Amino acid sequence: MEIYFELVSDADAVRRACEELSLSEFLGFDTETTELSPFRGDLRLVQLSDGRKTKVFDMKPFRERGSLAENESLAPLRKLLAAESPRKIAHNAKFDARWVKHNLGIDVGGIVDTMLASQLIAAGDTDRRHSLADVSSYFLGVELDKTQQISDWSGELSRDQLEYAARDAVTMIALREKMTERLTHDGLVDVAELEYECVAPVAAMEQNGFFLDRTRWLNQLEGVKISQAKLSDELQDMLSAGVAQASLFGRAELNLDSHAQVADALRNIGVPVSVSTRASELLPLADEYPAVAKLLEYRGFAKSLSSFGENILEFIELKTGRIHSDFRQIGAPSGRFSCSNPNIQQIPHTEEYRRCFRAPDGRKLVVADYSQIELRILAEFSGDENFIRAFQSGADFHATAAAQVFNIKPEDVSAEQRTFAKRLNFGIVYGIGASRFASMTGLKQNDAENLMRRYFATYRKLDAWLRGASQKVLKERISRTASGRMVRHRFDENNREEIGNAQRYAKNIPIQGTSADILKRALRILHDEISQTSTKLVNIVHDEIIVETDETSAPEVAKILESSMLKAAEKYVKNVPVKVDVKISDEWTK
DNA sequence: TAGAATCGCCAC
DNA sequence: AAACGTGGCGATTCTA
Repeated sequence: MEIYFELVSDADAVRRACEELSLSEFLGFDTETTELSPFRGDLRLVQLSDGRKTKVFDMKPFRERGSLAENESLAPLRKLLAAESPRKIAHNAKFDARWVKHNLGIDVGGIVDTMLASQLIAAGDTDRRHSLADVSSYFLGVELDKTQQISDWSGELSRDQLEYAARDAVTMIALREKMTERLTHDGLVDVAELEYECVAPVAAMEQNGFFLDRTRWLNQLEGVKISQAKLSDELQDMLSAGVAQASLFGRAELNLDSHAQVADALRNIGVPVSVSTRASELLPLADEYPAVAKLLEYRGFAKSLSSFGENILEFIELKTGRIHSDFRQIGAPSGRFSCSNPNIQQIPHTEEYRRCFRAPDGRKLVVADYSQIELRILAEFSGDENFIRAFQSGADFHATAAAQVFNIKPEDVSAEQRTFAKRLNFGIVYGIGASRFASMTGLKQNDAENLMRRYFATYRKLDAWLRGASQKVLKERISRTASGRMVRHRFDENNREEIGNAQRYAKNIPIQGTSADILKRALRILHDEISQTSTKLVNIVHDEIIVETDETSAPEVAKILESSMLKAAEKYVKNVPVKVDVKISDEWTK
């Protein structure tokens, strides 16, 4: 297929091209770059197409005259890209938005993202692929040749390369039309808009990065290494009695990281270990067997060294001195983000680690998180008056719940009763069963069952909602969040295990997913407040937002962050008070 | 021997 | 071990 396009490479052509395109409602949008990271290479091409007219803007001649962000000749392009209208349709728009932000200094406005749309339509089906080639094939029946994608975009460009670049932008127009039909049919228009609006904040966050203090991290690691070496030594001694080939030359070394070897050694010294050596299994044995306690202690340090060791320092970008993780906007079917390279959503909560992520000199972090947001969502969905009342009191939620469940005064709640209530409060969101609840609390199965009955008798509507969710899924085979996000459940109706799984997902997905909806809305509201300032979004962790700002504006930013998060929740949580805890800090600590 | 599978554990 | 949900990731062990 012949592709018609205009190559735009001087000031006059930029002005004319942007004028021609500016009245369209939608523009296909794509970029070609010499590397994958904006910190490594150059933005070479920017392609825009209204489906008939396609313009390929070559950045190279402009770059020769300095910064693209300040180049007057590119002002019309910057304006067109930044505007909310025309809307810019891109596949994985975060990628293009990052490059444009880094090179042209602007946030792309009015994003439509066909990759996110594809993920929403797939509704959690992990068999579906979401590359542009896959999506084009699935929705348009058009097979795209992507061989030019990894070609050299730095030098003289071939006709083939330019046509490839133009073609992807053209494709977006038909793709959006087709996918919008499907989004409409599936009731996904609102959630799609929510996702599209979230792209610019996420692109900005990745570009901003999070400052990690290398020296602090290394100092912290030194301590861990010493502890680990000591524990390793002691544990080897304790287990050596259980190693068959312990020799005359002292104890035999066993691999403490090998579950099989450790389980063997433990059995040989008389510890009744089952197949698994996981912590939850070993914990009850720790009191009786010192070697088990030692092993658990060792594991803690070993985990720290492997998962949170020096390797994370390799992710510090030399150009910025900061960590720029990859955030996947629809990382889970529930709509939650996932994070990788490195995953800074799983940094241990302890102060030693968290304090290494800090504000650079003269700056502050503002750390805000939703308090018990998932339980509040459950309260909203179920409309349970008692559960809602526990939030309205504003007091310690778990203690209040314990008072309700045990029918006693709040001041009479024992620590143990509070723990029971807390465990149940968290567990029910995941569809916990009595046996699991029993094992985690040490209660007998019978007592656990009775306590759960008592809990659900206290919160009858909550019980009804959960039962409703697990009934409904059998017929509908989907779950939805408050934004309309959909997750399809696949199960064989003759398979009890699969049915059980689906029923637990059905309880959890609407709650976890609505929490994700709220966070995404908050990101957009916040972005609109701060994008023109020096305040930077630096990390998010499911119900928490971390922002970096100038010391002098921190109190004001704290207010903006809190109000953005509250406003975001208002749309979906109307009958239950929502609480956001905000803290201004030098470090990522709460 | 490289990649897959498994186990285990960090976050929310 | 799991009838407690969502991820990413590292070390060991299995497998083609």
